[in-house]
Amino acid sequence: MAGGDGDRARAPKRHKSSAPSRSALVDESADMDYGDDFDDDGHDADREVKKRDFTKLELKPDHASRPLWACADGRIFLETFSPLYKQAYDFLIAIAEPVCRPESMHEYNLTPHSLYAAVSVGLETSTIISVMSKLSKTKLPREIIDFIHASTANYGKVKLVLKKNRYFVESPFPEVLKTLLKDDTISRAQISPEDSLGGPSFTVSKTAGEMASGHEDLLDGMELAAATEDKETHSFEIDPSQVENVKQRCLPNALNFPMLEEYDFRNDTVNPDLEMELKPQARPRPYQEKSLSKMFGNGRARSGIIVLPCGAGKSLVGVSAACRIKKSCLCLATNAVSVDQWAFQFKLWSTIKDEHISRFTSDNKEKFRGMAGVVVTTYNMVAFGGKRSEDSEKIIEEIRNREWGLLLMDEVHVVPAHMFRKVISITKSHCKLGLTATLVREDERITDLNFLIGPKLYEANWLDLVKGGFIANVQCAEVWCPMTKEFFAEYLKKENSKKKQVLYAMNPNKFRACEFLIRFHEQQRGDKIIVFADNLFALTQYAMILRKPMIYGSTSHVERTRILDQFKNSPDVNTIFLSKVGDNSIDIPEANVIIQISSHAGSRRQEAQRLGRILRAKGKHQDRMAGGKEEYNAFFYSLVSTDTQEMYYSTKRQQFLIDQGYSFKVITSLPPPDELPNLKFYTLDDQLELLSRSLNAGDDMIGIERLEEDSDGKALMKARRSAGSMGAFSGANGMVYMEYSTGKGKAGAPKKPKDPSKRHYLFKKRYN
DNA sequence: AATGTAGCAA
DNA sequence: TCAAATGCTACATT
Repeated sequence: MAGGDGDRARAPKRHKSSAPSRSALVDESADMDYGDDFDDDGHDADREVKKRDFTKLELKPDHASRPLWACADGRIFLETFSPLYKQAYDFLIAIAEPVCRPESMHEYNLTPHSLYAAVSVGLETSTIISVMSKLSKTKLPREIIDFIHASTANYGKVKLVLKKNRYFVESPFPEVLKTLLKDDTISRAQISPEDSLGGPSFTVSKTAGEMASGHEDLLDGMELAAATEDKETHSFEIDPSQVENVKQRCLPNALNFPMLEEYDFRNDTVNPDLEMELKPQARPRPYQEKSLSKMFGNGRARSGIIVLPCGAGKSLVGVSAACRIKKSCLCLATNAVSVDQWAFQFKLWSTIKDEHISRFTSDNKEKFRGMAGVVVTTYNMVAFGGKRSEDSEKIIEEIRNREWGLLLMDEVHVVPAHMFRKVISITKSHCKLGLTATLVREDERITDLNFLIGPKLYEANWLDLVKGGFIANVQCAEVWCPMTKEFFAEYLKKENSKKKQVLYAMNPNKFRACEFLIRFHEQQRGDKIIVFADNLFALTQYAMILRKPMIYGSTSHVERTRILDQFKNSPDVNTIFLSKVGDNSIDIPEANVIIQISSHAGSRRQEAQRLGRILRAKGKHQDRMAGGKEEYNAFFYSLVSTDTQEMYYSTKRQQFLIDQGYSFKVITSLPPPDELPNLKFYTLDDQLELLSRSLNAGDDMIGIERLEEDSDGKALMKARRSAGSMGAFSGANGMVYMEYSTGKGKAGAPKKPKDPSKRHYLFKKRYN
C-alpha cells in the first residue's frame, strides 16, 4: 500500500490543491515537525473561539478535501463521503468517543478518557494534534490543543506490573512515584521493603525498551513513537488486594497518573509457555487483525476492551490473542452455554491439545494437565461467595494461585461492576482483554470498565462491516399499531403500569401486525423468525393463538433443545417465541427476522443484543451483493402501540439504532387493509374476549402475589413450576392451546378449560 | 450417573 | 425499583 510518488515529492508546508491522497498523509506525518502543530500559514493565538460559535473558525483553502470539523468544545464531525474517511475514521475511533454515526456525518467527542485510550495504544500528544490538524477543515481551535495537552501530559508515566505474583507500580520518574505515595490510599497499599523506615523507597532497575516493528499503516506508523530507549525504572510494591483502589486513585479524575498495564510476554520466563498456534485456516478478517494490532502494537500485550458487534467473530479475536501470548489463559463467560462455545472455539481455531483446555462450571469440572493451559469458566463461578462443592474448591484454589498470562472476558458489558472487582481481585493476570458488542456510553459502569480492565482498544463501525459483507444487512423498522378503542379506554383507566403493559402488548392491532409479518416472512420469503416478548402473559397468549413453539425461563433444558433443533432443521417450524431467555444464554440458530412485541424501558442494550441475533446471517449477503444492488437480508421489527408509554421509548430505540449507524424506518399501515379479514381478531367479539382475558391476567397476577405473602408459599412455587410445562404444550403436541385458540367465548366469560391440571397459573384463580 | 426441585445470591 | 432470568449448591428421585 505504499503511496504515489507524486504526493511524496510535495513539500509539507504547501497547500494542496487537489484532494490529499492517503500516502501524502502518511508521509507528512512521518516527517512532521511536531513543534509546528497547527497550521501552516502563520497567525493564530489571538483567536478566542467561543464555544458553539463556529463563525470564526477559519476554513483552510483546501477544506473541501479534508474530512473533519473540530469544535472548540471537543466535538468532532466527520464526513463519511470523504476520500480520507477510512483513515480519518481509524484515527478518530482511537482518540475520541463516537456519539452518533448516521450515514453521511459522524459525530465524535473528545474526552479525557478517550484521550487516555489513545495514548495507551501508543499515540503521542504531538501526533494526535498534528494528524488532527491535517484532517481538519479549519485551523484547530486553541482550546482543543490545550485540552489535548492537558489531558495527555501524564499518560504512560506510570505502569502496573505483575512479577512473580506480586504487583509493582513502575515509573521512570521517581518524583512521580513520590507524588503517588503522598496519596493516603496508595501509601497504605504500599508494601514496603523490609528495611524501610516509613519513608517511600523505590527499587531501581534497568529495562531495555523494544522497538516495535513498523507497518505502512498510518496508525501503526505512529505507534513507533511509543517505543522507548533504555531507561532507569523505579518501582514500589503494592498489596494485591488494593490494586483496584490504587488504579482508581490514579485515574484522570483523581491524581491523574493513569496506570498502563502491559504484558511483556515474550520476555516472561517465569510463567510456562503454552503450546498453541492459530490454525492456518483461521484467517482473521481485516478488522479483527486491526483490533489485534492495537492490542499487540508494541510487541507487548495491552489490557483493554475490544468492541465488535455480535456475529462479527469476537471469539476468533480472543483465541488469536491467547495464541499470541502463549501463556495460561483464563476465559470468562456469562453462562454455561457460552462456556461450551468458547471451549469449542478454542479447539476450532487453535491447535491447543485437548488436555490443555478445560471447562469449569457447576456440572463440568475439568482440569487441564501440564504446566499451562486454558480454563473456560463463568464469572459466577469465580466470584461465587458461598460455600463451594469440594471439587470446585480445589479448582478455584488453583485459579487463585496461578499467574495468568491472559484474562479473557466475554460480554464485558453485561457483567455488573462488583462482579468484575471480585473477579479481578481474585485472579492475578498480566493482561486483561474485554470483549463486548456494545459500550453503552452514558452508563457509569463503563467508566468502571475503563480502569478495571483498560481503555477501549478498538471499536468497529457496524455499517462498515455490513459493507464488507461480514455481518448481515438489517432493515430496522418500527411498526406503529394504533390501539383499538376498547383497549385504549381500558388502558387509560389503569393506574398499574404492569396492567398497562399487558394492555398495550395485547393490542389486537399489534397482534395482527405480528401475525401478518410472520405469515409474510414465512410464506413469501422463507425466512426464519424469532419473536421476542418481555411480558410472559403476552408471550404465552401470542404463542398459543398463533400455534408456535415458545421458550421461556422455566422451559426445561430438554424441551429447549428440542424446539431449537426443530427450528433449525425442520421446514415446518419457522417461527419461535422467546422471552428474555433469548437475550442471553440460548444459542440461537440462524434466524434472520426478529419481531419484538414488547420491549422494556431500559432495554437499549437488550435491543442491541437482540439485533445481534440476526447479524450472523452472512454468506447470503455477498451473493446478493454480487448480483448488483445491495439488498436487505435480515429484518428487525419493533411493534409499538401508538399513544401509549411504548411510544415514549421509541425515540430512544430509534436513537440507539442511528448511533450504530442504522437507518430507520417507521411503518404505520400494517397489516395492509385487504389482509384484515384473514387475520385473527377481526370481529369485535374476538377483540373483546381478548380484552377481558388480558384484564383478568393482570388481576390474577396480583392475586397470586397476595397468595404468596400470606399462605402456602410452597404450593405456589409448585404452581409456578408446573406452569413450566407450558413450553411442552406449545411444542409438538399442539393440543392444549386449542382450547384457547378455538374458544370463542363471550366477552368476560371465556370457556372453562377441561383439565384443571393443565391450566396456566395465570388463569387459575378465576376458576376456583 | 442423570434428572428434578428448591434455596440463595447478585 | 421490579420482574425475569441465571448459575451454583445440595438433596431427592429415578
